[in-house]
Order: sequence, then C-alpha cells, then structure tokens
Amino acid sequence: MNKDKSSIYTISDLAQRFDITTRAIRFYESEGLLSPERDGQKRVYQHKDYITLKLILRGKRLGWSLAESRELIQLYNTGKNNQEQYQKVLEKVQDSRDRLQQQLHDIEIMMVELDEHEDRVKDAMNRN
Amino acid sequence: MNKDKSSIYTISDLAQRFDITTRAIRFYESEGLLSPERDGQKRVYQHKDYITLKLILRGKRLGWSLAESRELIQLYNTGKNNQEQYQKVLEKVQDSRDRLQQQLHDIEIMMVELDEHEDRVKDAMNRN
DNA sequence: TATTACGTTGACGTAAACGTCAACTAAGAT
DNA sequence: ATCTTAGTTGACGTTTACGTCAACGTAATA
Repeated sequence: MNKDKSSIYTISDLAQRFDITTRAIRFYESEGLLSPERDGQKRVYQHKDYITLKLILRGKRLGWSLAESRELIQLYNTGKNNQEQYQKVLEKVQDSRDRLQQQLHDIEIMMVELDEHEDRVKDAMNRN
Repeated sequence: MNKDKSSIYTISDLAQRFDITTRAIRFYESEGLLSPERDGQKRVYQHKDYITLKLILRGKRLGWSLAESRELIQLYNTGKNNQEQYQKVLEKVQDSRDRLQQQLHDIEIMMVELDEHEDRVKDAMNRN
C-alpha cells in the first residue's frame, strides 16, 4: 500500500489513459460521478478517481446510462451496507447479462442467415 | 409455400406483434428501411416487411444504428452478389461479436467486484 | 516579457431515434 | 347522418452524452 506519486493525475493524463476527452471527464463530474480534489482551480485526480472512471467506462460498454453508473459508484463510495442500492445494481447486472444472452442468440441467427443468403446468391449465379 | 392470409398486416398489427409504436414503424420507412405497399393511402405490410422489421429490431439489440441495419436489409433485398456490401456487413457482425466478448468480460469483473464489496461491507459490520 | 501549453467556466450546438401533438381522411357501426 | 376507430402527414419537442467555441486564468519557457 504505497502512496505512489504516479497515482496523481491531471485531467489530460486521465483523458489520454482512457482515450476520452477532457470534456467528457468534466461532464462526468458535473453529473455527479466524479468529485476530484482541487489545487487552486485545477482538478487533481487520485487513484480512486481512476477507479471510478474505469467503472464509468465499463458501465458504458454495457449500455448503462451515466445515471445508472452513478448508482453503482455511490454504492462503492458510501462504505455503508445499502441493501436497497445493492439490489438495484445487482438487478442491473442481471439485466445486462440477459441482454448479452439475447445478443449472443441474435448474432448466431445473423451469421446463419448471412450464410444462407450467400448460398442462395451463389446458387442463382450458377444457374446462369 | 402458401400465401397465407395472415401474412398481411396493418401498421398496428405489426406494432403489437413487435411491441413498438406505429410511429417507430413509419420512421423506419422514412429512413428507407421499409417500403410497404399501399391500399389507397393506407400502408399494407406483407410477410417480407415482417421479416425486415425483425432484422431491424435484431440490429437494434446489437447496438446497430438504423443506417447500419439498412445496409443489411439492402443486401438481402437486392438478390445480387454485392461482395462489397457483404463484407461490410460481415465486419459489422464481427464487431458486434467482439463487443459481446468485451462485455462478457466486463460483466465478470463487475460481479467479482460487487462480491468483494459485499464482503468488505459485511466484514466492517462484524467488527462492531 | 511575450509566448506557449494547459486548465477553467459558461453557453450553445449536435446526432439518433423516436414521442407528441394537430389537423385531416376514410371506413364502418349505430 | 353521425360517431368511432384506425390511419395519414407534417412539424416541433425530447433525451443522452458529449462536441465545440469563446473568453479567461496560470505557470513554465524562450
């Protein structure tokens, strides 16, 4: 547990590392997902902010809205045993999982249908 | 291959079957994804339109834009061997597949972290 | 000291995919 | 003849997640 100097980031540090814009990071803050410290007027990000950003982007990949990710983040931030929040998040995770299941199914069908389509097209060509 | 009478739908028939609004269906048409026939001014949908709608919604579940789904639909509609279009669609399917892979990974991590969080919280409670 | 680089706060713009009226038409049912 | 019940075409509104200026502050550098 060493307080590494590298655990301090500027806003553009984070932007680079996550390949997002500083505008996005500021927006997440304005939406209550991040709350970095300040040095004067400048934002200073710590390791925990890095972690939070990782959560946000993971949520985005899963199709979560920022409001949804905010609930997850709040769950982690308050060290409390908020069963209600916890259940809500769990449900959301389950939803994502269900959606993934459906999508896997969709992909399968799409591949099959594309194959069939190719077969038909080639068949039609050979008939000439 | 019987031309079943049930393969004719009104716009609200389709809306019900797919649990979407008629507004959405008209919008898809205005975007060039559907082109139903008309009986006077009324839209009349056939089985092929039903199929197309299924494609659209499958695309949506996979996170495709309507423009992307339109390419897929055009591929199917022109019975031609459009290799270029075919490749583009194949790539898109592959993209979706890659995204799914990443999402599965994200879900796993999220579950683990939620578990860990719960453990920590309960641990803290037991220390009192 | 002037320039450059980076940061800040507004404020307005944007794209996608519809939602939500409003005003009108056409076909049956009463 | 009138009332419902769909359906139609605009047209404008809405949401989310930022993008894109503009105008300004600050700090290191030439």
